[in-house]
Amino acid sequence: MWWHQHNLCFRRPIEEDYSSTDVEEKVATIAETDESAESEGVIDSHKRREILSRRPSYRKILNELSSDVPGVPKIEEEKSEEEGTLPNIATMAVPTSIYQTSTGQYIAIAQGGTIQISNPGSDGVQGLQALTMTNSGAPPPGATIVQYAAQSADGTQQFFALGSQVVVQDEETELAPSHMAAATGDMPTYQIRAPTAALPQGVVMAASPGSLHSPQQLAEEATRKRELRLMKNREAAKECRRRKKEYVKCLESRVAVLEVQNKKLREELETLKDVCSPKTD
DNA sequence: TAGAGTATACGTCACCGCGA
DNA sequence: TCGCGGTGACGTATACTCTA
Repeated sequence: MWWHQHNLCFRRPIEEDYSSTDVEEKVATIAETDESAESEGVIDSHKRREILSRRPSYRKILNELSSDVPGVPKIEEEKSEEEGTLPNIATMAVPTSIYQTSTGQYIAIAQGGTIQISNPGSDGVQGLQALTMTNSGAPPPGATIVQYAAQSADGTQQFFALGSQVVVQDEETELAPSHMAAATGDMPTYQIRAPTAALPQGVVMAASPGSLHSPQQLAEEATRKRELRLMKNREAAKECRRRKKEYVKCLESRVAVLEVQNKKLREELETLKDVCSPKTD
């Protein structure tokens, strides 16, 4: 209920958005600031945009608040513990390589050997699945995920993805992502192969931008960049919402503190009035 | 109990500010 | 100047509650 009301608030005109959510308005009133002054009069869209752009992040606002008001916690630069435990891609060790299979799946390989696979589509990393590692033999046909063989016959690491594709640790770098080959000299490189084929049929995205030639490769690179941007923005939006909730919670707590202060000051004022005023009989 | 209404969360786009 | 992160706005999905 509460959050929905705020959602609605945020969809009001921008000059209201920034000064007149319930909590913010209350704080502004109690603290007797002039933050709501901008709501008066008609503000054109350009000015609205200017106002919008001037608004600092929740982290900045809250940290400023916390410096003003003891007891208001700061928003940590790092992710909170609960977020840190979430199995999303943002928690992976870096450097991380991301591959896309011919079936559209994304395979992320972290330096520590952590492997995560996400399904294609709008879900993005929501489809991330942890890799189950075993030392058993051949991959089952059409297996969802995945088996991991510590060493295959030729001494390379293999693990098997959807559609019976195989990701193979490779000594050669020609199919490795460019950033991996360039930046991590001692990191293993990988190929995505059909398990029985000699040629790496499954490889659809292993070339560096500099080596792209065909329009198809350029399109694939553009698609990959877009997916990466969307994935990052997805995570950023989650983090932003988390900070927003924290920010609003802190405003609420500040309201409570200021209300108590206000009450005490009023009581003190009444007491002083009683003391100072001459008694009339 | 089906449908409407509500609450909450998410993904995406557009835009802006900031730092390299 | 460019790339990236932060965030408002918007649309959508899902779960829950209420009511006829």
